[in-house]
Amino acid sequence: MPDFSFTRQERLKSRTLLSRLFKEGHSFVAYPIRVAWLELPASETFAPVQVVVSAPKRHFKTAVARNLLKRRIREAYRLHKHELYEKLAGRRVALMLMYLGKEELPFAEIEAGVLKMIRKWPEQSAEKQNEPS
RNA sequence: AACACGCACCGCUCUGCCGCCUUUCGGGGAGGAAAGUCCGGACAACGCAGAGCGCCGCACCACCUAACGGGUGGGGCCUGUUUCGGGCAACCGGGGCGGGUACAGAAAGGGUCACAGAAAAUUACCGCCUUCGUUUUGGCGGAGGUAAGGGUGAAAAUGUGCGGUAAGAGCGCACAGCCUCCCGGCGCAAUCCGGGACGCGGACAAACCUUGCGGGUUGAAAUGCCAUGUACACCUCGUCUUGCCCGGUUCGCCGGGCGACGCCUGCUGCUCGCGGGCGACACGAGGGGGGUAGGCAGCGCAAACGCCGGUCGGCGACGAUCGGCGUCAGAUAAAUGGCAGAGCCUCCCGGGCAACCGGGAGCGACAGAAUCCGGCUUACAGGUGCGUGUUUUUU
RNA sequence: UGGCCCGUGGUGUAACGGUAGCACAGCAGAUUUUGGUUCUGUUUGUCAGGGUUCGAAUCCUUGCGGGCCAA
Repeated sequence: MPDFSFTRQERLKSRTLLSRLFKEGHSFVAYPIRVAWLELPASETFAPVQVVVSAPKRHFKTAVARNLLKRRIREAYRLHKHELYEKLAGRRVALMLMYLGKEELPFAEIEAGVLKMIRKWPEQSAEKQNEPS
């Protein structure tokens, strides 16, 4: 039975880390989600991945709609994060999941987006791994 | 029964699995609007000798409330409808049932009132009247009086009648209307009713203003503490005085106190006024720059509040009291969710006299706490109760 | 969270409470072989609702939208 919990240590809260993620991070799209990530040294974090989710006010004017989408993304991530952990093989990452769609999509489609993100991950991190540090 | 309106209330439920926040480890975990941020308070920091000016808000009366621009009751004004009375009619007056109302002062002062109109507030264009001059008896010109009549306009100098007059005029009188004041009566009061006196004054204060009342400023990114970290680096401005007293003295002066002068600064809008600091190689004030972007308290447990029921007072908002129950979210890139199933609701289709049955559709309205309360405003699928009105059916 | 400010054609901007202008753009026509330039004509607007007023872009109020400032 994989660990489905989602504790406070797994959330990205530091404002400094967030601005570094925006400035230095890599990104790709796994519709309906835009993914931004940044590899971190192990000393800076406790959890393998610190994640933050976001839904833009531009397309969803009420707080209710934004909260709902963020909850669905977070839920999909919670249920499949162990698959991402396997791909990472011990490295630490700061991760941002931004909702990209223009209307509210049901949970099943958002879950598919998260799975796509995990599928697309190895190529990106393999490249990174081959680079001499 | 259906529909419409008004008021009040509710505003999906349950089970399983996987999760989240909080916790005293038992448990607890979004709303009627949590929203808009339109008002009022609590709370906090700073300020507070005093006076004047300014600024902002409120504005019929009484009451409720911690307070309010909120609420309740009452009054005035405007308005719809109906009925009764008067009238040829237009319309006027009384009553019933509603609806609206930011409703102090225009008789303190200035200001504005487009176009039209003679005139928009000490009004003479036409007209009317008196008189003078001139002339060809019509007429023309001058001086003056006059607001009864006249087109206009949103608004025209209170209306009708009689008297009066050269013609007229509230110029006088009668009745009516309005304003201010006084007296009497119901009422706490606004106000209403009756009587009397002075008077006749267009509108606009949701433009300036006046009067009365209230308001210190800033707001949880307030504020206090801990940790981390950095730069008395930079710029601008000011100050190099002076009288008296005391002490010391190498007789040059030095130190201290009080005052004057100058500068800076505070009294968070300004002035007076009052206070604080400094006066020389350092000090003061201001600007600007750098660092931190973490945590704790504030933060929801109290002589308090809420809910339910009863009693009492009040027309009512509400208050007093008794009993029972409860402690009711505290996150911080920000918890309160996801999936599955069942029920409920609404709509559509089919069947049935009907209750209802079967199938399908609806990510099930508006919407997410951010210091906390009391209001206001705005959004809202559907449902429940009460009241009123209309229509149909039955008795 | 708290406070402050602003909404006028497609764009930028005017208008003591009294007929909503101006410039550019758009459209049509003229000039030109054509296009441009130039000239003439013309369409489109006071963010929305309510109130005060004879009359509202202007005053008041409620909502909507946008912007700014604060450890």
